[in-house]
Amino acid sequence: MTRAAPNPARRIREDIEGRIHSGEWKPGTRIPIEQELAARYGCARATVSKALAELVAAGLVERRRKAGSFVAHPPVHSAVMTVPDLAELIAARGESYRWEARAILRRKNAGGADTLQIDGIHFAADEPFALENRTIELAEVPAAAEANFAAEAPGTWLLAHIPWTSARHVVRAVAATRAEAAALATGSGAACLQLERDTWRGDRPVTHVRQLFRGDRFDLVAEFQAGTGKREGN
Amino acid sequence: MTRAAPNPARRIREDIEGRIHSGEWKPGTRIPIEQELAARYGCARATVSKALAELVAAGLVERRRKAGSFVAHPPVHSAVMTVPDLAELIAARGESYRWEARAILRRKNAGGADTLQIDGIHFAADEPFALENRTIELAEVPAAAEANFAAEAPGTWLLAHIPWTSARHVVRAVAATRAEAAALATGSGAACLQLERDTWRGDRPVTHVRQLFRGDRFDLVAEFQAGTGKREGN
DNA sequence: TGGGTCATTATGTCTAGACATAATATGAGG
DNA sequence: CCTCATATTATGTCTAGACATAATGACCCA
Repeated sequence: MTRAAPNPARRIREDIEGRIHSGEWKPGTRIPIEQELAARYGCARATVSKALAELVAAGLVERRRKAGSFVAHPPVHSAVMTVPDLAELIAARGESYRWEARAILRRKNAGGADTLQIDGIHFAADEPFALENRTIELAEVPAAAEANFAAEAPGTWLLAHIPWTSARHVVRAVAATRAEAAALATGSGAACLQLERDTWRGDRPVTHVRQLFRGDRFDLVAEFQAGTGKREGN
Repeated sequence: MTRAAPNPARRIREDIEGRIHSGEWKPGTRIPIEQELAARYGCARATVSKALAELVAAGLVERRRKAGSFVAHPPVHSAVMTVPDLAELIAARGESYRWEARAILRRKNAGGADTLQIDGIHFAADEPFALENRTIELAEVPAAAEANFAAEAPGTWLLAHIPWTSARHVVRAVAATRAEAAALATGSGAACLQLERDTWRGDRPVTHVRQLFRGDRFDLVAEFQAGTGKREGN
C-alpha cells in the first residue's frame, strides 16, 4: 500500500488522453490490458479500471470484455447544449423580463384530465423577445392551476416545482406569420428560431412549450469538451 | 464478503433515483451519509460512493465534503444534442449525397500558416440540402491539402482523420440572401437554420464551418434523459 | 463580542484480493 | 471443412480497510 502519486487515476487518465489527442494512439488502437497498465503506473488494477471508465464516459475509449480496451472511433459529433429557462437566461444578461399572459384556458384532454394552456410574450429591455405557447398537464402538476403566472413565468415556476424530467427539444428555423411578426415587432416572414420542448416526468407528459425567437436577437450556443466530459454551456 | 444482490450499486442508484423522481426527496434534501446507506443496503461504503458518483454525473445529486450529499436543485435545463456529420446524417436517412466543391483557395492567416477554404453544397435526393463554407487550418491538418474532397465531403474526411476535438456550436435562424436562396432552390429571404461550428484540437483551431439549411427541411433534435445520464440523439 | 485555532466529520481516493461475466479462441467431433 | 462445446482471458463489479482532504463547528483567547 504505497501511495505512488497524489492522483494516480487522474495521471493515468491524462496520460492516455494525451496519447489519443497527440495521435500516438489512433482510433481503433488497442490499449494495453489493465494488468499491464497497473504494473506500468504502479497502482492497483481497480484504479486503472476507474481511469478507463472515465475515459469511456468521455467517449474517448471503448471497452469490450475479453477483447480489451480500444481508442474510440471519432463518434457522432455530440455536444452538451444548455437550454436554460428563458426567464433565467434574460435575468442572467442583466436585463429585465415581463410575462404577459394572454390567455389561460382549460380543456379536457384524451384521458379526461385538465390541460392548462398559456400563451404569452417574454420581454427583455422592454422589447419583445420571445413568444411562448405552453400547455401544462394538470394531472402531473396540479399546483399549476393555482400558480400566479403574472408574477413568475411558467418556465421558471415549473423549474422550481417539478423534481425532475426528461425532455425532447426540436430546433427549427421558421418564417414568422403576420401575427407573430407583429408581436415580435419585426417584419412578416422574418426568420425566427423556434424551440419546441416536450417534458416528461417518468413517462408521463408534463408540459409542452413552443418558443419563438427573433432570429436576429437569439443564438443557441453549445460547447463541447471532448475527452473530459466537462460540461459547459451558454 | 457476502454478495448481497447481483448489482448493489445499480440497486442503490435506482432506489435513490426513484425517491428523487417521486418527490419523496425534494431538491436540497440531505441524503443519509454513506456509512448509513452502506449499512442499509448491506454493502461496502465504496459501493455507495460509486452509486452516488454516478448520480452526481447524472446531475441528480451534489456532494460536499463534510457537509454531505444532497438532492441537486433543478439545474439549468441541459440537453445532449447530437450534431452529426452532415454527410453521415444524410446517408443514414437512406438518401444519397453529393459534394460539389465550388472553390478551393489558400490564404495566409495571421500566423503565416496556410488556411484551406472550401465552399460547397450538400445534396439529398438530388435536391440541394445545405450550403457549407469551411476553412481548415493546414498547420493542424496538413493531410487536408492532399485530400480529394470531390469523393468525400470535408466533414466526413475530417471526422475520420482528426483524433479528437473540442467544439463550439452556434445555432441561429437567418434569412437567406438572394444567392443562398438560389443555391438552396428556395425563395429569397426564406428562413434558414444556420449552424456554425468551431473545432479545436487541444487549444489550436482546426476547422470552422458554417452550414445553412432550409428551415422547412431540417430540424435539430435533442433528447435528454435526466437522472440517468443516458445519451440519445437525433 | 469577535476572531483565530483545532478537532471532528463526511466525502474522496486508493489498495489488494476475490468472484462474475461475456466474448474470443481452441479443440473435438461430425 | 464446418459446427458446437469448452477453456481462456480481459473486463466488470464488489469488499474491507486505510489514509487524504476539506469544511464545519466548537472551543479558547483577546
